[in-house]
Amino acid sequence: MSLSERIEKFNSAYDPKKVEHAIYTRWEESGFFNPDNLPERHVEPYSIMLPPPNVTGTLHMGHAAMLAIEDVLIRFERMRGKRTLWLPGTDHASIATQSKVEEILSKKENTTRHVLGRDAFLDQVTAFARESHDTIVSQVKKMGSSVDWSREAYTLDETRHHAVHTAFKRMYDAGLIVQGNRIVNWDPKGQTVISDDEIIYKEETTKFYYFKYGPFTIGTARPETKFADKYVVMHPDDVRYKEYTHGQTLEVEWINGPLTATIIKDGVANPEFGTGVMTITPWHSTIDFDIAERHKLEGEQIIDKYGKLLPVAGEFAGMKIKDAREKIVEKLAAKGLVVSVEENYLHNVATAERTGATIEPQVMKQWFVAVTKEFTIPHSEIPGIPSGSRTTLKDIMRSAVESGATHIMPERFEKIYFHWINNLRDWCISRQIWFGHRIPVWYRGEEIYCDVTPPEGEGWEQDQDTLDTWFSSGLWTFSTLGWPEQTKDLATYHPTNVLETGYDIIFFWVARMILMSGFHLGTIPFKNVYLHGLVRDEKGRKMSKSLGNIINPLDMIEKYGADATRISLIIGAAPGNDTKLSEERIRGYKHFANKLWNITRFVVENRAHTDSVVTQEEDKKLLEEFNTVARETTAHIEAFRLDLAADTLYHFVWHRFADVIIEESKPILRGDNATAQASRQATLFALLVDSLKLLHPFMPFITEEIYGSISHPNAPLLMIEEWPTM
RNA sequence: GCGCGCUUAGCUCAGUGGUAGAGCAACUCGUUUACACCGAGUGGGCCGGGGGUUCGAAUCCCUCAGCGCGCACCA
Repeated sequence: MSLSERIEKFNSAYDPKKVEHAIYTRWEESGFFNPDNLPERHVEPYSIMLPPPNVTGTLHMGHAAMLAIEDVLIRFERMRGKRTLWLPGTDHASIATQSKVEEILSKKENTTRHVLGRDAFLDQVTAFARESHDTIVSQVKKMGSSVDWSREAYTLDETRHHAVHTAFKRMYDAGLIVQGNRIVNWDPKGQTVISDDEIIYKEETTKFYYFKYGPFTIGTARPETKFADKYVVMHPDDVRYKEYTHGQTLEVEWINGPLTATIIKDGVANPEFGTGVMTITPWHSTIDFDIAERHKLEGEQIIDKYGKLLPVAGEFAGMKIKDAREKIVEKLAAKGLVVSVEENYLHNVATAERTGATIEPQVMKQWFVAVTKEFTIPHSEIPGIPSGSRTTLKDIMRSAVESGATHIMPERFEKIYFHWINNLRDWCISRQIWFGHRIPVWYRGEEIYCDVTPPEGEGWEQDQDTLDTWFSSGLWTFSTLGWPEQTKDLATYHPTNVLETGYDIIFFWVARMILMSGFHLGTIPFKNVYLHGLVRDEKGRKMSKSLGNIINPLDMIEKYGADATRISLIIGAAPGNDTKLSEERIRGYKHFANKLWNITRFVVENRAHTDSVVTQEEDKKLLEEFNTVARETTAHIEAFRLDLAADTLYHFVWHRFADVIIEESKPILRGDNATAQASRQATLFALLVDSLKLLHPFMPFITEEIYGSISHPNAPLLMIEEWPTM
């Protein structure tokens, strides 16, 4: 490009729309997103697995932040000479995607999955997922993400399917995946079981009833579960009830007539609460179930899968529990069994994260990952877990972080992580959902067969359930690299360097990956966990459709460019802190992009001699000052303080380079000292070029575009230029 | 109930023992050639309250208050 052409090019304001698409195409065509194609200087492997977005629709600002942060890390390390792999993919997100399609079917075609049948329904979901996938891919590209598309993965594709079945089989053989009749969280709306982590507790004010139960007064918020309560529980040391002995029976008059009650003494009964006496409903309460297990008591199902009362409820059978409650109380009142009613009882109600329905605990036969069961780990590189030792999945999860092998940032989340592990119960992994990995277990009469492939012979029927979507996500760091095959990629890129994701899925995902990688590979899945905060609106509220405060990343890219959108999500976003984003902020960073553009115009216009060198002391000082900025920036990125790194650069480029250095250069450039003039020209050019390099990870499009216009014709892409290190 | 954070300029936030900072906003001034998507400047803070340690505290300790989050949950 000639001088006049260059000046012409920079004569109008920067327009991201004119350049971004072409730049991304050049990057893709260069092949450098794929580490196999990087030049020889790129030796040491560095890998990040993209947290796969759900194929449920489109990307939001949270995704944009994730893509921006990870791309900064990857581009930084690539320029520093690492052999960088950033592997993209998508997640089938079983429940989320299935309910989305069910919603569409219900609204648009007024039909349900049951009408369609399993196969036809799955065809619809698959079509929806494919479309959603294509949208996501185009959005990821618009953000400028330098992911290796040649290695793209999907949690439900063939390779991952094989990985999931293999993982299940190996854990089943080790006795860590077990089937059992246990109390689980039943979502009556979603018609599936969910795990403890998929529950959200919501505060609710309700009535609390005291009923006469034989000689006792018992309290409950849920009269509709009480029909078959035949055990009365009290604390062994409660002096008020010392005349009653454990195992003693007595006749009591109850809702539907007399029944024989048995006294149970158990420490969980809190003498301070109510009267200190309770009856238990083992089938529909976790606590009660535990008591029943301890004392080997019987339980009976009272409520069915649809939230309706069963025949045990007598005249109330078939009623919805909500409708039945008051009527049951009326009947008890008529029998003189109501002692009192407390009107404003505040308690927490378990609801399903996805459907919002109130969880109904039920005893059901489901599959579980046993987290506290001991097994012998054949091979382990995790500090604190020797190869061949007896250990548990819980211990693996704890040791990986406790030992520092995996470091969670910000560190306060390590405490939250340990707290969660300490309270962790077995992970329920079966779902009564159609979309997902079908459980690789087959039944024939009393026989059970578990393997990667179906059994030979007649009469086998596969388990109807699918796996919790986090089961396949848990394998992500290594299923993406071709596991269970011992691939070259697996040997090269695992454990990964950084797992970057939102703090809201630390338990769902981060912990499960540590579990899976620990068991199947005997390694940690990643060395660093970088948790970013939630992107909120300018008032700090969550972005949601109902509030109408959603800022769509694509709109912002359209209006202000991808670079401005990216850097607005990075500056001011310290690890783990929520970010407040406003359109005004993004506009501000578009101004910054334009500033950079205009700096270039000035430097190019004033660069008569491209071969001049820096000779003046004053200029050398300026370059030294820049070195300090480069060192600071590098240190900040290494410490995962991308916000401070970007802020440092913003400040230097605008308020030092543009406002001071360029202003002070004007007299020199217009003066008659040719030596000083040439030296200053070279200095400004060097400052510009190196600023572009430092800014590239944050604002890849504009920096690449400028670099391509001002560097010599044979210069490589800026994306693989060397990071300025001093 | 157990645990974890946060509270610094109007707003968003840096700052972890040594004279209070940035961006945005506000106000004033300025358009002879990098840029009005601009520049020069100005104002603005008992660093949540109280106590302690220290020569010295926004920073360390204790305590209180408000806000937020995680886990558990009482029948």
